Amino acid sequence: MPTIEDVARAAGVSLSTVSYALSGKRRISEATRLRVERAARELGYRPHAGARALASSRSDVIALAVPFRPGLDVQIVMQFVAGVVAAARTHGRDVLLLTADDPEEVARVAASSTADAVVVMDVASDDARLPALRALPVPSVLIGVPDDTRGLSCVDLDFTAAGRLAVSTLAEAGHTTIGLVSASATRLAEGANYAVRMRAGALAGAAAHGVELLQVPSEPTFAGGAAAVQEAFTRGPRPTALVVHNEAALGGVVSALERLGLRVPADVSVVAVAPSEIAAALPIRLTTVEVPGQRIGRIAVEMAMQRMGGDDTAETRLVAPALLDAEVSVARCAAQPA
Amino acid sequence: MPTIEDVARAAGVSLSTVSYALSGKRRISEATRLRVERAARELGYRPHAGARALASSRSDVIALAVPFRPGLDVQIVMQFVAGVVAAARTHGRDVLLLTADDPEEVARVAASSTADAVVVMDVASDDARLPALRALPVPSVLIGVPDDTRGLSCVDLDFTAAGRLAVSTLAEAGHTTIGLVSASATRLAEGANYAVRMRAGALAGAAAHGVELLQVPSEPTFAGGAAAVQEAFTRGPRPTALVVHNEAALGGVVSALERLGLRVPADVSVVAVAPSEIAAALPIRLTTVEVPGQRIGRIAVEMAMQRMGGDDTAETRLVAPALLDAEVSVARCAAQPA
DNA sequence: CTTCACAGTCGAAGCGCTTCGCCATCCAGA
DNA sequence: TCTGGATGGCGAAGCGCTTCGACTGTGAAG
Repeated sequence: MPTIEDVARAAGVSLSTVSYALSGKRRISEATRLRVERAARELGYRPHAGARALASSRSDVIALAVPFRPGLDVQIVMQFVAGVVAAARTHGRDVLLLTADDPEEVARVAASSTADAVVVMDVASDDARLPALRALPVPSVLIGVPDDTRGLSCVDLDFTAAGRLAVSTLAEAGHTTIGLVSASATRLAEGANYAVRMRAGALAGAAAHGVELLQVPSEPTFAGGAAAVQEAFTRGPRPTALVVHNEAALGGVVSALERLGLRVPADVSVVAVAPSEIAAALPIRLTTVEVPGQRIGRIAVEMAMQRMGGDDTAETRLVAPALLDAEVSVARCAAQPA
Repeated sequence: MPTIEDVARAAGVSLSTVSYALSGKRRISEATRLRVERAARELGYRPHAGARALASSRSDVIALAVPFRPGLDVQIVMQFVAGVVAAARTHGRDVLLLTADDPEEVARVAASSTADAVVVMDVASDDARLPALRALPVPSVLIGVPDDTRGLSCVDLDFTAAGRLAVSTLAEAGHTTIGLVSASATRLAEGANYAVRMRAGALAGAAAHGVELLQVPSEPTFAGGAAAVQEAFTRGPRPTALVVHNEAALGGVVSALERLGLRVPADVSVVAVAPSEIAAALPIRLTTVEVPGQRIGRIAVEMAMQRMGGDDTAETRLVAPALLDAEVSVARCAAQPA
């Protein structure tokens, strides 16, 4: 492998000149710079990442901690990952993937200068990793908002607003009894804060519009979604609309509605809260409150870059929800009978 | 951050002794070693990754190239990724995630000593990245088997055997007309070699048993699977069994069968070729030829480790397929009418 | 009592890069 | 002609680690 010295020799300049010419950190005459660049190109020179990291104390690597827990929704996670990697590359950073659900791993890559920032996914309200993250010698950005955000940078969809938006959309179309197919009771209890916040927003929206909200937790599976529909339409007051915030159950919900002979939106209105890609893969098109995974991943990286740049004010950013395909699966039904 | 020098001072030994004590590369007396380890622990010492990489010319990082192409089956990919990351960690390696479908990226991390091995996923028969991979200054392992494997290490499920196994299982249960719900025609044409090999195996199995194989390509979506079922059961000879090698369409297939009033396995037998996790998430249990993503990912890392260890013989490993839940969704029907 | 092997430790030379301070030029202004 | 600020480039000092050769003391062998 050619080193910077080979380039210097080929270009007839000193080591430091090559470094400055390639990094642009000092003025180098046009002519010299071109000569250096040409030599580098012809030799196929690539700076040794380790040497550079050692000398500059920056690794240009961002660690991404994605705990591969059972029950994790892979589809969603990949959206975030894709956003993170893409954004990192536009900043010339590589992404190191950590999958162990162990703060020690994150501490290791941070303390060994393997990575100079950390993005942590799937953060729970009361996440066990929080103390470790606060103690990190490098900036971190959490995707998800824990209860106590002191000293931590966080970003997520504004799920509260998303819940409110979903319910409002339906309420304004005239629905008065709305079912919320949410995460499983277990997940809710575990403090999966997105689910909790979503529910709070939905409840607030229901209260504001004076409509009834039926909570129907669902397992994150096809069968779970089907069972949730079964439950929603056979027990207690019958909803005329559904908000589904459970990507893995979405397919089951749609399929079960069809099996019950319920047409969307004629017989029942449905609003999905999901990444648009997942909604698009369904057999029917649904009105969707988008969970913009890629965008959030991208923002997480931007926030990390900012903090690497010296701005050490922790900040929580909540991305405003947007409605896709509005009206596609939401029917007006002001006079709908119970 | 404490350096090796701090540890040496705290333990009252020289720099090199610390290095040897912690790495075990030379004999160090028990007493000294314990003293060093204690000092390191108490100081919270972590070797600087860059410095180590520079001095030892090993980064202890494995690059994983996963082209995030549209239409990629995220579920499957994650299986492989999980296997790669887990195996890498057991070898003390971290994983750098590359998602650009560009050999330049791989070349960059290899040439800059950012990674000292590369695992490349989703390799096509005639993959454009092949020349670049052959020219890499570090070992590479491909997941997937291109047409020309010269000089390349490859690993994958033995899809030919898998196809044969799926068809044989059904043929031996008495089926004589079998539908193969495969990847889309586009994918097949693109040279998605797993699909091609699978089909070849299935055809071979059909020929060997003297049964008829109906090919039904399907888009990798729920709707695609449903459409494929529709096509299989309304056009031409009616199959009594289905082999489904299209994970994303699997849900649609099952749902469509149900809608047509076809019971599994009473009316139609079904064998899925899919990761067990995906099969398990379906509303019904299916006989499954497992695509052991995690295992293959793990093997890829083992192969990379081996080549890093100096063994530079390229090798192609095909993992034998296994049948899960045999008989669950395959009915005997030797006397089934056409 | 020397000699020798060997276990255990140390010193120092890099690994390839960044970056700081400094030195030449060169030209404008006095 | 001299001064002084740009401008462009150079030299050298590290960054923190690994690793090679060499050194020391110890006990066994001669």
